[in-house]
Amino acid sequence: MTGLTNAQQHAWRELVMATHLLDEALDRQSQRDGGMPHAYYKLLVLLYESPGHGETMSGIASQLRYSLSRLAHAVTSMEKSGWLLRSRSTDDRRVQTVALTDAGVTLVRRVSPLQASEVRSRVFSQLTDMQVEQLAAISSAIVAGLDAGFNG
Amino acid sequence: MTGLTNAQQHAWRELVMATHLLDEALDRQSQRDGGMPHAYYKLLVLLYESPGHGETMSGIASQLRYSLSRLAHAVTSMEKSGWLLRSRSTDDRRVQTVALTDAGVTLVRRVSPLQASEVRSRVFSQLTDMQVEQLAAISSAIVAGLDAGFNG
DNA sequence: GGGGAATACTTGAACCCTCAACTAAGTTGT
DNA sequence: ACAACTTAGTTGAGGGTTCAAGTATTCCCC
Repeated sequence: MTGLTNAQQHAWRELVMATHLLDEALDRQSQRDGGMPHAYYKLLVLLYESPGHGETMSGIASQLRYSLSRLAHAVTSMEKSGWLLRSRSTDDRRVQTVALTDAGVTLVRRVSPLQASEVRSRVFSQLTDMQVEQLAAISSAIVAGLDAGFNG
Repeated sequence: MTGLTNAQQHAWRELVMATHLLDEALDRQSQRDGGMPHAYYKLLVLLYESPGHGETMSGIASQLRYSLSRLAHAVTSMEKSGWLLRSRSTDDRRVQTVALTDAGVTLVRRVSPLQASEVRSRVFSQLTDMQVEQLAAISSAIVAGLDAGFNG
């Protein structure tokens, strides 16, 4: 039995459209406010929030669910832009540690309130407090269903 | 006041991760089962469901919320692959009508049960019936908040 | 009915992501 | 201690999306 119920089909179409529009909106805003795609901005935020503003490539990849390849390209590009720096670990010389530069820290501090404000006005203003709770639970469940094979 | 409440911040992070994983899963599955990105597959489904299996470029773009540029590239690529055909309208010669080929119809009929089955097992199996209703309502609200400026 | 604006789409370049293949460094077994 | 394997990350090619600019056709209206 492969079909979806009517209710599921309806929810699915709304979800796919919401996902599509959300992705677009996130990229457009990150591009406008930070000059980069949202995937890059998320990396900056992760580094910003990490103790010492530094993480290894693999650590970043597993937390953000990015492929190492994607991450390597991203880091190369952002290093050229001056937002972060690679440095090779001394005790395991395969490992790269990535850390924000001062410019990167400044960028996150400038952009994050803009992001938050837009998220508030475009997303959360549409939802009741109860729906926010529901959204968190549903999103977690979806992540759980799609994230099999990860344990980071 | 630009900040988010703790509950909103939590919901937001879960939502962004769910969106990311969902996008990836959709693309991977469409690539595996149909040899194309999910955005292309959605276009085939739209055509499949349209009366006469045909739509204009602008009609497609507004229903799927794709830019005309993106759509033109997609249609060019899929026309080369043989899934659909362009044909210029005779009464307004700016307008292109896009229609599925027989191969395109066959492809949709082959792939869509695979998609449905995976959606069921990876997404809806994680959700209660009540959460499915909630998800539909929340997704609609998010679409409404992000979709300002469209009325297709 | 002719010139300007609007509509419908196309194109090319730049950039991002994926996939597959690769390098380099550490680990394991014997 | 050496080969085989695993881990960590990089690289290049190919394809998709965006953005800006361009073409062709129709509409408007004086």
